Amino acid sequence: MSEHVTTAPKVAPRANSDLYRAVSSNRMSEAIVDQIRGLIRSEQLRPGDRLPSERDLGERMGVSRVTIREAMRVLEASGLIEIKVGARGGAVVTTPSSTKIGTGLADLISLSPLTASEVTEARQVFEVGIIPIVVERATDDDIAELRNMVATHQAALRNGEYGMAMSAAFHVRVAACTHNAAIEMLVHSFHGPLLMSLREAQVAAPLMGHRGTNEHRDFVEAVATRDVARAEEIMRTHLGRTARRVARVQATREREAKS
Amino acid sequence: MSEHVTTAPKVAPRANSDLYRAVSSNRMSEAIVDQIRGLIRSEQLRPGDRLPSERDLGERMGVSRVTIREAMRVLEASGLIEIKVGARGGAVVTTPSSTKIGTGLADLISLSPLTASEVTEARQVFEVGIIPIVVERATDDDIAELRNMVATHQAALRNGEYGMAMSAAFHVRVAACTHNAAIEMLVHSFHGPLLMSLREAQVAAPLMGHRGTNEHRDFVEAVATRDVARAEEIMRTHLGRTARRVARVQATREREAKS
DNA sequence: GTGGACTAGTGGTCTGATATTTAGACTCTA
DNA sequence: TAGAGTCTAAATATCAGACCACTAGTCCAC
Repeated sequence: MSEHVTTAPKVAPRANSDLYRAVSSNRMSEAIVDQIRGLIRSEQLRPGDRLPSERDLGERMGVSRVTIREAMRVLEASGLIEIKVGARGGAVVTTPSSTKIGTGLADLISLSPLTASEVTEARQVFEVGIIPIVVERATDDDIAELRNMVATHQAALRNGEYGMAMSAAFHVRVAACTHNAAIEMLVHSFHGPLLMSLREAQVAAPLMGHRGTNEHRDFVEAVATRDVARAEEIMRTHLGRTARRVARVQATREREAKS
Repeated sequence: MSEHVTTAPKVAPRANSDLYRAVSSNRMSEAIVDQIRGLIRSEQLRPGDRLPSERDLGERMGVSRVTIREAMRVLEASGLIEIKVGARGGAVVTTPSSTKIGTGLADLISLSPLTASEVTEARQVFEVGIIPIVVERATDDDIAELRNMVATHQAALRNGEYGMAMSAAFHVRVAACTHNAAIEMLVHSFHGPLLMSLREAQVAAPLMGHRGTNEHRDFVEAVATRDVARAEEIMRTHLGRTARRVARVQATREREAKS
């Protein structure tokens, strides 16, 4: 709570205090991680570049191989490099992709103490908020693909193959209509942990399939006619139902957990 | 692009294909990471619990200490454990905090191939979108603290101490008024990479300080009077100006890069 | 009481070795 | 000559055992 800038107005400006993350940690390996991360961030190392071998790095930096290895583990865990074994193997700087970042983000979220309701609400805000942009920027190709998607999903629904994943794919595709990678990535990552928390909910509400896909269809048509208000309205009720379902499942779980 | 479900409608549903992340990597250390991560996820290890010492773990799992250490590095890097040295030190499962996750998330974003404009637009959508929730749920305490914050910032401005960090703190505090950890976390993480890309922009437009803090003040009053429309309007223009500034800086940079 | 030395436990690092994997060169045969 | 098989070198993965630095307690002398 006492983390806000305002709580200590008179002292020297602590303003950007959280820019400097705990530097302590006089760990060699950490210093190496920072150094290499800096090289990547400043683009002196570019995606696809190979790092020297562990032995080589160790010699150059004056540390043992073990230390280098620990640094490599950290860099690998944060998705900055990939490591292959064998001849011509070694660490290469990864080509960052939004989907990769999205999954990393989803990992973080799924391990977080957030409740499903909270994530759902955030998702609602965001997915409804982007609709003006979606309507404005959706190309004919975008709309064609969305229509195609809806048709496929409705067919799948009749075969009993419609699932949360398809619904998620639809929402991500809608986000892609903004042609903004950041937005697409965020929506994408929302649907990772949500899938997990909704898997059971689907069983409890199988009707959602029909209503859901119909709403998807109506939504696409609203976008096609550039009707922002209608598109927003549809999406709002669509997501609202999801939110209620999540809340219900969550409540049930908590009741069970208590007993 | 060919990653959407619809592109391969007839084959067996690859739908949830990205739920199973590349399992390969027959690395001992990776197996250990998975095991411990599983223990944490299934709550057999709870925040605050201490893991056995490295030597101990090594014995129990039949691997050497180096291997354990690499696993620890990975777990530490993904924010699951914290490691202290010295007597009674060791690895403890971290109490996950949204701010910690937020910074991790910000790290991810800042290393991503997203442009500042994209992130800014996403931020705009989100921060404007939450306003109805903010207005609805802001408590008297919330509003009092926001007012206090604005006063402090205006004082700082007069002393020439007002910076991006303070502005960021304000926006995060506004998000906190939703009393939704997911939303607060997202906004918080938005302001990490944005700070970096805006540092220069501030120099170019020093006037922003006065207008910015005045808008902050007006915004708080709009929330206090539960005037959603006005609050949205203020925030929209406030963020719109930021967006334009980011775009301008970005354009300048690209022009420089070309020469 | 209180400050300071002592101690045991823990992570951090080093050394030097073996095992395993893999790309590429090389060889042998049909 | 083409293709299959083999060999080799380079790289990571892992091990075992050692030593250092740090830290929370404990205990003792003043």
